[in-house]
Amino acid sequence: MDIKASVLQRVSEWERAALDDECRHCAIRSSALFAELTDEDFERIHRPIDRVRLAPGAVIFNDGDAAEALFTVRRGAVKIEHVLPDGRSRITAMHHAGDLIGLSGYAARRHDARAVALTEVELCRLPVSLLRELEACSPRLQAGLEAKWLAALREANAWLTELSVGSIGARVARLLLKFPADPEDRITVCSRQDMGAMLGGVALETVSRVMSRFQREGVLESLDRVGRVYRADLAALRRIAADG
Amino acid sequence: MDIKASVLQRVSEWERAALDDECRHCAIRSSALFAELTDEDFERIHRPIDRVRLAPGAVIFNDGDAAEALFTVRRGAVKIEHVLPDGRSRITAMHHAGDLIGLSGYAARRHDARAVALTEVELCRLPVSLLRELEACSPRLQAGLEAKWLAALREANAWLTELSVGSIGARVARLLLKFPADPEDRITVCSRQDMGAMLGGVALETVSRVMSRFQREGVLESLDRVGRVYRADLAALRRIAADG
DNA sequence: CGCGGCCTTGATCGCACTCAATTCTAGTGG
DNA sequence: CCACTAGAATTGAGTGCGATCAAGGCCGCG
Repeated sequence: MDIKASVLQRVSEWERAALDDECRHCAIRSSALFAELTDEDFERIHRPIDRVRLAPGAVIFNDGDAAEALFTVRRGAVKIEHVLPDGRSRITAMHHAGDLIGLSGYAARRHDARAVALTEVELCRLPVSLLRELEACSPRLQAGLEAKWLAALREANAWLTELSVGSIGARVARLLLKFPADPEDRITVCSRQDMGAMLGGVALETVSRVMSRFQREGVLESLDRVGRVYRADLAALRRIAADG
Repeated sequence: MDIKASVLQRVSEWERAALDDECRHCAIRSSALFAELTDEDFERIHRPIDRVRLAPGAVIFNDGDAAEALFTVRRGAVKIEHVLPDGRSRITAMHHAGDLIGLSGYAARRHDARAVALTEVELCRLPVSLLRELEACSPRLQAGLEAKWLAALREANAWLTELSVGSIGARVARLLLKFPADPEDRITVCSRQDMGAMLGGVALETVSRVMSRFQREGVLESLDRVGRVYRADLAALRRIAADG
């Protein structure tokens, strides 16, 4: 708890005032939960939406925490991890700009997984009480939530089918394609250990070997000296992802 | 389409008439979608809910089918399978009495997976149009649908964490615990091939070997001669499932 | 009785885990 | 500015687990 309080850095007051109206004109609104809301709906949001900025490694919520709020990712990447009784953990989802996190805590009253910032992250904090109010009187938000449920379920099934079966090479390729690429085909990945946890109990050395092989084969080109940023041959990755 | 039509055996007319009122007093209603509906809500269901009975192997819906209806499982078991581009397939869920299937097709307009009967099954057919009508004016059904979304997401995450990591022994034990056991600890499993697909690309021979080992160790006792029905030492299975 | 499907069991092989050593970077403090 | 440290990635060697190939058995069915 202390850890969370110390890490959550609320933006300053003057910045919050500006945000009040910004929600309407948010850059990621088209993909976020409030996509279809009308001006009438926005009238009902009296208080400004809190925006929080977190450092890499910060815990957004823990398994078992009371779900007081959901979060929309504005910038950066977030991992969702489930911890098994024996201590091993599996990462079951990764979220980027526009994604909603904590949805299962909205239906249950508690979160059922841990959310951790993978990079520096900026989030919008959506109190559950506010969402419940809005949902009761806005069919647009109902539709938005339904779409988010669908997206969450689709994503979970995609991880089951794409990241858990086939050769390690194909699975790593599919994982790499899940990191958002910029217009110049650059991708920023996470630690080898986290990549292994995303693939389901794969050793970090195995991931490292595959990444090295991809570089030898010209599929990846390292752009930094710590193995986190690459230029990717996306067509080649898709080919590798398809067979295996 | 022809296949489905030939396999779907609608119950006879007199039986349907009886079902009209039976929905209110359904044995599995407490766990099914209509759990919290009031008499007032039921008034809105003018037509009787179709009940269908299918043979093992029957396809309930296919990936890509227009989602005209969802189904509640009354009896038996159903598998949900996603097919990969290379032909391999992974089973991403298994449903039993009380479960709702096809939910993601309710939000999208098409089903995104294939549903196949594992045993002889009995289903209630819930037309999407009916659900949409009810959802618009019954907050109870909204809550019910939300609960079903949550259950589907939880289940998907459980498969990711429990069935995809750890030793084969532990994973098979966790899978066996997912089959419903009767009061005398008897479980009925599916084919070795399907069990392998549930565990994520595991060879059927490997599953067979683990099942044989469990019998040698006294964890399972075969009750038929085709390897489908067993008496299980559930405590031992839970122990094996925990460490691995 | 023969046939096909499914389960079982055996033998072999290769991929990925494990243990271990090395390199590189970023951060810290003298 | 440089030595030192901690964390992460890389690379190597050896091993074991599970995939693959193959053969045989059991059951239900025509």
